[in-house]
Amino acid sequence: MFNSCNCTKSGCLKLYCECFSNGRGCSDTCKCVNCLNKEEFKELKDKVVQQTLQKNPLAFKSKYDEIKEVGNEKVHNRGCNCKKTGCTKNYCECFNAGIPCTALCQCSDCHNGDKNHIHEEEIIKYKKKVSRRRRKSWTNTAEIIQSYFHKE
DNA sequence: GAGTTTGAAACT
DNA sequence: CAGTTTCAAACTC
Repeated sequence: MFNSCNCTKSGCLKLYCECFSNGRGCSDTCKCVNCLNKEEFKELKDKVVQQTLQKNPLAFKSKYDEIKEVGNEKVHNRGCNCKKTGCTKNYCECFNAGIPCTALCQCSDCHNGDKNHIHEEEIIKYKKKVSRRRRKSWTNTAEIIQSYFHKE
């Protein structure tokens, strides 16, 4: 069961695109516009994938990996930041995945309960492993795409 | 289906 | 780092 996307502005080369985010190319079930997430643009895609990985080495790994260190619990490995929904709607990645929020989350008024189910110290320890790398001077994705089409 | 809301991802 | 913008999905009507 593959989900498809409806991207219009990202060229399907940003993590906004579910296909790209899942490490897949877009298919004919997608309704995306100006899609660059296809085999014919593989060269470009590889560059963007590499840049995306530089920013976040876990970008294409499951966000819902089991964390062995905290007892085989499924955990959203980055946590959500919901402010308005109390983590009770599918806008919340944790709720959407059927996973309780944890201490990794920065959500307010969370109703996606059980933050204490997993020991907070254990989660915090894990957080260091999943936190983003320090930003250096990344080339913007837009610039990578641009230079691909203006290569000289 | 069109318009709104939401928060991840991108960016500054 | 915090704040802001962009984006496509979730949602509402």
